[in-house]
Amino acid sequence: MKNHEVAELLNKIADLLEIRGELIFKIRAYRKAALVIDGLSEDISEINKEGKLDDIPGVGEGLSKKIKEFLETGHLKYFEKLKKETPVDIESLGDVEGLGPKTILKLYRKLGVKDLRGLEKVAKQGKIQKIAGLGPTVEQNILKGIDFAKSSSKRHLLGTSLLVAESIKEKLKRLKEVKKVEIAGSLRRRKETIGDVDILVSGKNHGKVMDFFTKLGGIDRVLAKGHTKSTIQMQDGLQIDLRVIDDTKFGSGLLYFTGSKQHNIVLRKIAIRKGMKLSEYGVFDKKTGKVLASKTEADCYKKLGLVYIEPEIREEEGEIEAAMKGKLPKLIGYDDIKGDLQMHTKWSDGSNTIMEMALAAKKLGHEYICITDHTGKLKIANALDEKRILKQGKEIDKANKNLKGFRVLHGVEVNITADGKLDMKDKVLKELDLVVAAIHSGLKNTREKATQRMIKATENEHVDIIAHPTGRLINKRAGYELDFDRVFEAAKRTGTLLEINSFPDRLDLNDVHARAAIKAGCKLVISTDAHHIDHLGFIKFGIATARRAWAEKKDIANTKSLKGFLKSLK
DNA sequence: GCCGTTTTCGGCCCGACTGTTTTCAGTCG
Repeated sequence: MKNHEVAELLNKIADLLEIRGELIFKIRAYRKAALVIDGLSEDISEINKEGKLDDIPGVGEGLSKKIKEFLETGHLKYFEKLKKETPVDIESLGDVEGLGPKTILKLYRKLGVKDLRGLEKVAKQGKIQKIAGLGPTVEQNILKGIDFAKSSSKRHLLGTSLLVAESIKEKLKRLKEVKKVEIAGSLRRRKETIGDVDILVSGKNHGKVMDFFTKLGGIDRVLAKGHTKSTIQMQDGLQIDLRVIDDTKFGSGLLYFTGSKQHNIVLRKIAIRKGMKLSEYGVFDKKTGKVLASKTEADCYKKLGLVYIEPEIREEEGEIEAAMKGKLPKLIGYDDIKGDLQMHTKWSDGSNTIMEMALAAKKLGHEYICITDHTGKLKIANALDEKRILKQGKEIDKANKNLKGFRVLHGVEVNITADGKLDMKDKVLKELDLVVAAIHSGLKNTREKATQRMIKATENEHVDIIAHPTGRLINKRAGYELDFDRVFEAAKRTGTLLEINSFPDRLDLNDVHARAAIKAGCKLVISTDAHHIDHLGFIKFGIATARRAWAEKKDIANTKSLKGFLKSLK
């Protein structure tokens, strides 16, 4: 699937156009198309073959020509030309938070900054603060931004790498030489970012499997190719390891390669204590060397005196102790969510209609959804004012009349202002089924200020849910700091639900914070923040995060049926 | 560069916040 690659190409073009001072609407057209394409479930190469590129919303004559050229030749002359004319590594520089095209251009013209290294050099030399319009604070922020960009650049998002891994898994499954295939490693544990992908295979004729693997589409280069292990690097930099193991040892192999390392170390210690030995080849009797278990993971755990532990919580964070005592949580299942509670439609910055979202959600097995378009001051997102909210309500009523066994709730995503108030009148909020509140401005607030804004928002009687509570964007932005103890206390006291946002670059709350919130007695919801029908499937990443947070069904409000859910609101 | 039940050209185009300034430019959503 080249969707992500195409989306990245369009975004890069947008970056280059921006630095050249092109018309903002043209730039936005590129970005909008990129967003839609990234979220498509259908393979864009297939769409191209059918000649239907301009059926994609946001893709017209110009873009479909460019995408076609890129898909069929592997490159795009227009992009090459832009790059040549703009000798700045805008990709890496743009990753620095707070650094936009104007500043990048200024730094290039005045100081010759072309890339991150150059930027760091002039920042450390104190040259940036001497440029008119910039100052010492900007320089400091740039240095901080560089540190962050550096530390987070090498890990890949769960959402994107899981799609790639699953598609490879499906292809391997179809080989007659392959008996079992599983994704292992941190990806199987559903960590929010992963270093590389591990795939485990059992079967015969290893050579043939490896041949197939090292000739997959989208490979940049083959780093290693052997009888039991091969490594490839994909064009987007993602590294994938394939290991072939004996079918009788698949369980112990999977256990070993799933990790985490810490989890495995503790398991091995337990084995030793019990006169056994654990390796990727099985659980053995230390004295006789006899294999005691190896076929399945559950067998191995059982021999060690433990019940099966779900991969998402194998982090040596108390799960082994809990397994010994039989006190493991019954994690929320991937089919347990009954309704998605944050999504956008054409009314604000989404790509689909209310009805389209409803039907897509119904198809996914949901029983209800809540439409939460932007309100108030976020005009760029075509935010709704009072009048349009009322008008939208009528369209939702109409949709509900036509939907059987499914309910569309009417909500909004309001902004929490600098003083913790909301940018929509209480009398409007009162009439809605659900109010989702979020911070979209003042991301550099101090910990105290951000905490106070958050607490005040939970205290508003109309606010049901706080969305993406920390505002972080994985690999891009750290988010504002919060005093979580106080925020969780306020959420619990006021009965405000906290969101786990399922968008692959958000996953906010993250696993650690979500677990702390549950411990503090808060109730959570899992929502997608979908801006397109294809984004509704992101819910699995939010559920994965909840599972990593040891969440049970009862901790997540939208596992309830509609009636129960509405009753649980304040 | 996209889009269209008023349209095939002209609209899309906000506002908070920050850090720089002393009235504003750049960034972000």
